Amino acid sequence: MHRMDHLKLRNDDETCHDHDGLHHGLQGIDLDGRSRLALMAAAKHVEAKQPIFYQGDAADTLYEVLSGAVKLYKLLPDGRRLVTGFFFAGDVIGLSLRQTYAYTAEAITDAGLRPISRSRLERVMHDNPGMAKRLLECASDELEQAHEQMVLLGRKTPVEKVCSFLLAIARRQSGGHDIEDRETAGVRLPMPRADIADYLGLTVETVCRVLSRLKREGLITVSHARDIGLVDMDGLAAYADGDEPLTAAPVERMALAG
Amino acid sequence: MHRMDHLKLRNDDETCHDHDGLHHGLQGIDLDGRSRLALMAAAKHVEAKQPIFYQGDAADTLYEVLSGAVKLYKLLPDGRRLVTGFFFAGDVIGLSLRQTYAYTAEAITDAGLRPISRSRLERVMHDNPGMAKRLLECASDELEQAHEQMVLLGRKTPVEKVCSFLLAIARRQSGGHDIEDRETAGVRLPMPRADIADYLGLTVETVCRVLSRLKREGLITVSHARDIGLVDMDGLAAYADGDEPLTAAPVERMALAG
DNA sequence: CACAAACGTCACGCTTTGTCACAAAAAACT
DNA sequence: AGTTTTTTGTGACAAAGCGTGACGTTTGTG
Repeated sequence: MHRMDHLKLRNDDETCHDHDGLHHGLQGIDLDGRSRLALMAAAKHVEAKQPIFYQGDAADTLYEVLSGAVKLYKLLPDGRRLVTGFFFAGDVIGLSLRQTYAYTAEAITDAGLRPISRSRLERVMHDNPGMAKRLLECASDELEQAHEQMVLLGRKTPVEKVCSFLLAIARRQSGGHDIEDRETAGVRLPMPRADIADYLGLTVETVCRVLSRLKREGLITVSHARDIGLVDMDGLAAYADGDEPLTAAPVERMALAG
Repeated sequence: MHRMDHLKLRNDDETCHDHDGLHHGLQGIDLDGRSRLALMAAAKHVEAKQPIFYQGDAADTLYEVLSGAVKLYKLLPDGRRLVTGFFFAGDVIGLSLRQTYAYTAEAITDAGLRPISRSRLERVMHDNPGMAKRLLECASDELEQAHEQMVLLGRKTPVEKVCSFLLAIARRQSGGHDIEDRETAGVRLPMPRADIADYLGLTVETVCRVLSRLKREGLITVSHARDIGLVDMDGLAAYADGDEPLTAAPVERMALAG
């Protein structure tokens, strides 16, 4: 389903053994015409900030994202929110064998979606072992994403979180391959700071502060708040996984601070 | 920095909705004798604290946990650790379509494991649509589990985390059904505090402090550190999801404490 | 039985991050 | 254009939770 959103780990070539490399959507599976037809449905359009489905709704449909950006989130009774992922063209959302969705899906920008009936999908799955396997691959990928995000949420510092996020988005937007240019890579963030904060387990203020700091330190440039230039990819990468090139000089920091 | 991924499956709590009830292990799937045989293998025994496989190892085998307790964890370069899950009898670990494990698996107590060759599993999967679907269900369950844990890690307070954890373990140990007795339910924690801390994104001290507090407030009893009595399930549940019945009365606490 | 080695708990500063408050900038609307 | 609303950015402040270190307890072992 998706290798969507979030922290996308590098896609080592070797990992693509039996998959066919990047699997976007559910296309490209060897289905007979009948099965293929059964899955087709008219594309649906959702406007920015509009819900696609709510947590608790009957989970009878999957959606393949054709264009735009979508976010998934869960709410706590008192309103606290955690965004579980961001999804873009080629991703599939709503894959679940449960009866109801465990989260709410909402369009960030205007988005095109292709609905896929779950009951039909299950029928197709029964006839095509390949389909079931593909879905399993997708779920597997998503699970790894989730685990990586758990590490981020549970053990990373705000700076590490933000850097990881920027790199993951950059990777996602560059199509999954490693970023070629060592030069500045531009990243477009379709979502507001609040969503980023809820995705990283931080407050909006902290996200802003970290971004300001990264800008100040020359790792990124920020033109329009949602257009970020990744100037020093290596520096960001170093930050993202815990090596702290800058925090590594606490003495200077204290000297300056004090 | 690349983890690969995987899926482990686990059947926790109320996960079993539209599925065929609790799915323990991979037994109970309608397989022909040949397929079933292909999956059989001699049970393996692993001693407490011994690794089952390491992050990065070739992921060629799944393991069904027959007895004991197992933990999975991921490490950051600097040693920070996040435990992604605890697994008990009936759970399956190492399910992944990737080539290498994305985390390390380690026995907490002595554990019995049934290895399942992945290549064989894939072959069986190809012949039995049911098997693929079952695995997909497992992955799906696990994914939901992961999402829930993401909420916990990203948005819950230490108290909420610990209470959620205690309740989840209790649910798991009581077989997945809701706990009947409104009376004290005993929970056995096979893992040390450090594992709990790394599972909840806290430090050992914080876990201890919270447990002490819960004990002081009469919500739990602690006899042998790893044997916890859940005295007030409702209170714990209230805590677990954000309502803070006690923090709401900080005055009394102080009075009692002082 | 005594010792060692984990493991668990507690107390004390202190850094970090969330909270609150407000300004600036964009975007949306008339 | 002008006005309102949303989003974003900063600063001051304080509390939550962490790190450290000491101590008590259990477990395992000779």
